[in-house]
Amino acid sequence: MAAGISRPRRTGLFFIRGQRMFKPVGSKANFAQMEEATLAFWREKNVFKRSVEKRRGSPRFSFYEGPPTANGRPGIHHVISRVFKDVMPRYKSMQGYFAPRIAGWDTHGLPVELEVEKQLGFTNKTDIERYGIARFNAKCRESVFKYLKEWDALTERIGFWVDLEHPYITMNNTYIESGWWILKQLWDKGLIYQGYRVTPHCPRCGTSLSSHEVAQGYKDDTPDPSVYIKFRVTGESEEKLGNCGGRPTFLLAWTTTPWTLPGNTALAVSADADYAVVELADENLILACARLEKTGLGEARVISTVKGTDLAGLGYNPLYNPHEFGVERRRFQTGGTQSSPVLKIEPPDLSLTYRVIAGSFVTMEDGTGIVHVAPAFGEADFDAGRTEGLDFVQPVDLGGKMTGTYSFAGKFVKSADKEIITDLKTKGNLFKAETVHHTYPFCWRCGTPLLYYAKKSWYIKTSMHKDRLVAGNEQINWYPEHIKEGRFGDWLANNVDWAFSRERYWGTPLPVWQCETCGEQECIGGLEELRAKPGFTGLNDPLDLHRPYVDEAIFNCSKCGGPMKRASEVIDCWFDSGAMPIAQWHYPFDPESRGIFEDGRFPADYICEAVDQTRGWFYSLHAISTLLFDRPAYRNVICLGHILDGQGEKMSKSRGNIVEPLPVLQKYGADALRWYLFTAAPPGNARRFSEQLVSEVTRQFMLILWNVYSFFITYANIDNYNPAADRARQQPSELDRWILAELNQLVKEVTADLDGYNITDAGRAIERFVDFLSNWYVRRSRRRFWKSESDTDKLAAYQTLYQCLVNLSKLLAPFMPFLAEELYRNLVLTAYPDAPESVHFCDFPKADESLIDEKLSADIRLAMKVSSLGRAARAQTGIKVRQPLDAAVVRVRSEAEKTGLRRSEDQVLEELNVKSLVFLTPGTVAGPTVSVFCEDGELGVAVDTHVSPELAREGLTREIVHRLQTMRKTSGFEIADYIETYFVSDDYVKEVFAGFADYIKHETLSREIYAQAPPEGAFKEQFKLEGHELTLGMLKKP
RNA sequence: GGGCGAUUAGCUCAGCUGGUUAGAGCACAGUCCUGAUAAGACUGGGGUCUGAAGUUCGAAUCUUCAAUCGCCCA
Repeated sequence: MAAGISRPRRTGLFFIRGQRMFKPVGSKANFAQMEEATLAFWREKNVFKRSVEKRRGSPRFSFYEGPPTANGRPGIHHVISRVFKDVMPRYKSMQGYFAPRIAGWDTHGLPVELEVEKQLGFTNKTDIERYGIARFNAKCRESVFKYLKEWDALTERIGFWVDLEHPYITMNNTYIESGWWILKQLWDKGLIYQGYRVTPHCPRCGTSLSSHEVAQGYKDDTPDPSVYIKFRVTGESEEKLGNCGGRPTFLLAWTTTPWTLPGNTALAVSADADYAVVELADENLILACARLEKTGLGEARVISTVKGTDLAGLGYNPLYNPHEFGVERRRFQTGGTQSSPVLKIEPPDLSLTYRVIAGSFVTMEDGTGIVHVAPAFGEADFDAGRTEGLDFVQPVDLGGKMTGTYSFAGKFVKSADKEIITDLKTKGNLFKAETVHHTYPFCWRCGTPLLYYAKKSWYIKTSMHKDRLVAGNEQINWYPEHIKEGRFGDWLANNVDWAFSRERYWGTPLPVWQCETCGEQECIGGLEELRAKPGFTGLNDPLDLHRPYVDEAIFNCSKCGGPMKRASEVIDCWFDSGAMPIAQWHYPFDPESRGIFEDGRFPADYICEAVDQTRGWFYSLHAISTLLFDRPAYRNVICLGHILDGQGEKMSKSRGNIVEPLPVLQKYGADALRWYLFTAAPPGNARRFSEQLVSEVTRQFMLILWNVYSFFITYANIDNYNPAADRARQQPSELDRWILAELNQLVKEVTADLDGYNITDAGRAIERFVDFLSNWYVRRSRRRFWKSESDTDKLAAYQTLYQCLVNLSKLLAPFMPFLAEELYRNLVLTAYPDAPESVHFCDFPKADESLIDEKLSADIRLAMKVSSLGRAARAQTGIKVRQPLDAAVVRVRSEAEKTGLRRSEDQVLEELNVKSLVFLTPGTVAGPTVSVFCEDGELGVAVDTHVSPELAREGLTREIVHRLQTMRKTSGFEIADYIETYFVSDDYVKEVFAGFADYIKHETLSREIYAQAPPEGAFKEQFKLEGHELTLGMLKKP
């Protein structure tokens, strides 16, 4: 490399000839850095708010934000839902809709409480009560916004436009009051009741767990006792059975929870199954025939076989008569409903017997075919208790300790197991005790084994309106579609009442007051209503509707004048979030809120969350809305799959495989991450997060687009192209018409996809277009921009490419809001200062269908295909593409194809560097020097390999130009710099230089070509081309 | 244990109203092109379309069963 030539820095890129139109743009881009500048612009100019306000007065597009809890760090899975949320309102806003979107924060619930408990080192509810509910809740209040700053920062950084300054917050008094109003409505409709129900209960946290909490805590391979218990059949019943041979007869049942045995009040058999009475040494056992083998009684002598129906009604003696051990016995009363069973205390009876019932829940899968029924502990047991009018015995308290006077009283249930087994062995009721490993639920936070426990809880009678819930779902558009009839539909079809109370502290307080004297209950639907109650006291300033302050609110009973005190429970936080369609407006208290049905605020046009919300927010929204207004709360849902780590494993803190969003954003930028999330996988599927694919977005999509853009800017500035001045529409070339056809086809497609909430396909369509634009349109148009004369064809090319880029920026705006803004502002705002200041203020492009030309698209696609085959043919000959050849021989499949190819013949000729296309029709023979055909089905292309001396000289010329261009580039000359060229070589090369001087000058911007050694200071290189030694040199010559 | 979904090249995904020889991108190797390009072109290696059975003239595609993974629920 020659010394002495100063090498300009790459940043001072462009030759400036007169006034340039556009901000110069390099071919390299740091997107992450550019995005920061765009963010600053948005902030400074208040772009989000203005983009919304601009459309005020238009029909509303209503989006609901499912509120996250800010007491945990935001992760990559939050990014995916937030960007999918973002696209639709941006799109609709550009289509002219008024689309305000409001942030929300979920602030209540067990997760918050447990975080604080952990912080304070608490292990149970007593600790909290001792510490004081007021102080505890104050800590909760502090904790819920622990990571608010991170959430806000991430939200802004990823370009999720949502109003973070005026979010709805579920712990606000106004929000709580709306929740109360909802409950009062349901109360008045008779949809709220307090009932017994078997619920998963954490004895440490002292509360029921919601189903989704339980789901998080299942542990496989948990060891538990597996015990076979003998229940003595009463003498009377033995007679009924007959054929007992005078031996005592026992029913054999199986359980993995011995601690529930004191609560046994029935045994269940399967009506249709066969049961065997088998004879052992000094007793008889009854069990299902199908279970003999597995129970180890396969060899035992079967005395007789009976049907399950024959066993039903037999009496047996209790293992533990509750009255002997100081435990109450209740009984299910007839007349109780499924939703509110009635349990009445029974008088002590020391000669109590229980009976065998038939139950459909009895299977032959495990155990003995005889099921131990304890209505206090299992759902099926409880239902059986209700339908059969069984006794109900509860020998365990809410802390999980055995009550009564049993020898194992006071023990935690799991520790009591062993003693119960020993006790039963002593009493002669144990047949066999082993250990099994199975799946068992534990509290997801504290790890305590959960107990299924029948207890009083507050319910919303959702099952009463099951048909309405199902009918409402019919009106909802689900994406992916299968959720509608599948997961969500099934869930609705099997709807059970919503257990919505929690025996906890930090939550919306249940607005039910109960008279201490007469038990009268009243639901309060608002603050004014409460304060207006006779004898009301409590609720000081500043107002806080949380516990313990709300618990101090007391008034007089309307029935007996006694003191009405609030029931102690708080409400499931899923109820809070499900109430947001109205609670965020403080409906109906705030007068402004009352128009939500008329002005489009309700229902939502669009919501988007991950699939775990089918029983969470999707459900709570739907349930509340259906019960209140008999209509769905949302019209369209995108239900996202979960995001997994690179190995397909669930991300979790304990595994340490969490992907932190910020480093990814800093490295690649938000647009790349967004685009990856939109296009890499269908949104409904679980997906593996791949940083590599994010970087691929940069390289394969963004940089290609960027370079088309930078190409345009470079030449537009050189030519001083001004789109605003060049108003006159030029005659577009075939190539122009083609890309415009593709552009309009794209607009049509993207619009249709987005209208159908299909973000992924819309994005993929844009990708295809950018590939066409770069790798065919620009590639084939380069020469049109490069030529020095400014003719109309050049102008048409500028107009076309400009139009493509401007429309692309608008199409991209909802997906890649940053890059779109960057493109738009330089392309449009510099030329049209009066244009909207941001791409996000623009209207979304509308397809001009008259420009769509499917025939043309097909023809170009054929030209691409033929070029591709031709390149393959050339490659096989080993003659480099730079060497021109006489002909490409094309074997077409039809006359129509031939005509189509003729249209874009010039493109193919240039692409293959051949002088002519020869079409092979039946009968014609390819010339003697034609290469083999490269084929795609019937379509085939070959090239004439004969290189005449003429062609060889031309080839050498092309080679020289190429070398000169490369030298210009490596020596750091600007694109439009003029040079003087020097060369030293033999006569043949001299002849070539002379013959093609004009061409070489034109291509390399050489003012003169000197057949002499380059002077001192010139940039020079030596080559050997086709066997000819050649020294080239150049000097800048302005 | 039940429900929903997924399973196609080493990786990420198309294709799935049944129809020639299953595609793309990335990654890998070689060659080529290029004064927009970190890009592109061509060639190549790489697939029992998770498995089995069935329906059919014909199955990646439809049916059944099974396996694995994820989610939801017990």
